Amino acid sequence: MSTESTGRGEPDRTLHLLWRERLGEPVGSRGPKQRASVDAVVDAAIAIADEEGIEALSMRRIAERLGMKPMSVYTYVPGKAELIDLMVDRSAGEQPLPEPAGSLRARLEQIARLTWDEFLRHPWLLSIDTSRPPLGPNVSDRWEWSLRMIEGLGFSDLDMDQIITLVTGFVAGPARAYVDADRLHRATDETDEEWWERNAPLLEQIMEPERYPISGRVGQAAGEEYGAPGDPERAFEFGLARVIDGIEAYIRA
Amino acid sequence: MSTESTGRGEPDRTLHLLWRERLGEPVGSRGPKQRASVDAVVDAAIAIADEEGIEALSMRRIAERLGMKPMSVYTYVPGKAELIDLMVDRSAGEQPLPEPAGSLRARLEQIARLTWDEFLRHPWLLSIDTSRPPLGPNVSDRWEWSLRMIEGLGFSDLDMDQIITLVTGFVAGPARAYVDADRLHRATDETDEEWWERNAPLLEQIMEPERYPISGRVGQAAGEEYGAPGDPERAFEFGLARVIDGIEAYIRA
DNA sequence: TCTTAGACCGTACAGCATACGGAGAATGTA
DNA sequence: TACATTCTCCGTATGCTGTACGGTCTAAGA
Repeated sequence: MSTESTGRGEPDRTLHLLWRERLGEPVGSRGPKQRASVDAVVDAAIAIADEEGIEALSMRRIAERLGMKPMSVYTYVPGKAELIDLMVDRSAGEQPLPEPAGSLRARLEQIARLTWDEFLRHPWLLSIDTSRPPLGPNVSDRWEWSLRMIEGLGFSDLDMDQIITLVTGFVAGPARAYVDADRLHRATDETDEEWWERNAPLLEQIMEPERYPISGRVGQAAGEEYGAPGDPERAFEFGLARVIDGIEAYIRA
Repeated sequence: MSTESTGRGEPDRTLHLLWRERLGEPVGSRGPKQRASVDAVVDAAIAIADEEGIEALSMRRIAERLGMKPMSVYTYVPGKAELIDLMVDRSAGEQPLPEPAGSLRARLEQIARLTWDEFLRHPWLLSIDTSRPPLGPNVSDRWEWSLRMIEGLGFSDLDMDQIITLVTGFVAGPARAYVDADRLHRATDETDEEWWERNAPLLEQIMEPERYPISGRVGQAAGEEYGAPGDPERAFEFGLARVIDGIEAYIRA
């Protein structure tokens, strides 16, 4: 039960795998025909992670899905760490990257919403340490696109880097809350409201109200408004607006 | 290799464990004396995670550290999921919670820096799904404290909730980058600069410069400034300033 | 003295990633 | 055509993981 993380394989090997399409396959294979492909393995892995969560992703499950035995998967991929790099890069390439909208605000929103959509599409991305994202073609294209979105608006090169990092990094917070709430009442056939009602009595008994006056008041306000402790979609919109306001203020200064 | 997550144990059992001190121990035990304690188990677990990373944390290693056999750990803790809840709550209780500073800006900075320090102290917190944080005493105290920091400054109850979520959530991004860079050149006896120099040739060969003009330019600027692709501490300061600017703009509107 | 709750733990099971080496297939070469 | 080479597929095995189950022994209460 440790944490998945990217960037743990041999850098050479991983880079060649990531860029395999643009580099051209090494052709001229001598042995028997391959029954699957790197892409098929990555597809199967993503399908499993999407459907059953990252904790259900194992080399055995992938093999099963491809109709092979576990060890055959290693013909296509050096190991699980590298496979996860491939999954991340693949995910980054699924969405079309639109042309920049007019205003800075609209452009930053494009970036944030693209990231938001990606997280909702592949919730397991939130459970992966992508601190050092794989330098694959799709991740790279996406990064270049993000920078181009705010190119020529008066930011220094260093600022551009930090702004994109800030905007995309912010998204993970509310996305995680969203995905988590979703998973919870999918798994338990219970809404947030019901969960809260079920657990509130015990909590009220344990947490003395006089020690938590503001939490109590704020929690009640949130509960009345959303029927839950928080509304991640709203938190996303609120946070995004604040972050962009802050960036606009910066550009004026 | 799945992901650690909080909130997966029986809620009742977990809540009682979390609040064990304020609830008072159930005393009157009949059998032999305990040789360890819940706190000792949590301490050992945190020590292992701090020193060797979350992936090295196993029930067997904890037992070893406490001089007991693996299964004895289960006398103190129902399972690993609950243990992680206890670790998270313990971590949230280590730092003194200072009185609010004068300005809104200074107060939000207090919150952000406290969170930042906590992540640097316990990097494994960044590798845990804390979407649904354990409702333990320390996490609760901390939440109440955060809300109190911005109480009476003109925000609605709902805004207060979202602002704290935004500020604390933002910190995880740069903290993850910081911790990751730290771990990397601790593990490899290699600075970011050296890593970059070693991998640059291969990357330059694979990534056609004409496809990534802005990334190339920005990367080079960052490299010249920091000798590395990014400076997480600076990203923290920059992002924090922008986020607070955004919140200040909001309060004026 | 006897009962009983509880601590400690031996054993076992199912699952994991993956190292190693072997069988057989398809190709290039002589 | 015969052989060497290379590569796919996979059987087996190792050493991890969390934890279920049930047994043994301790110490306190009746």
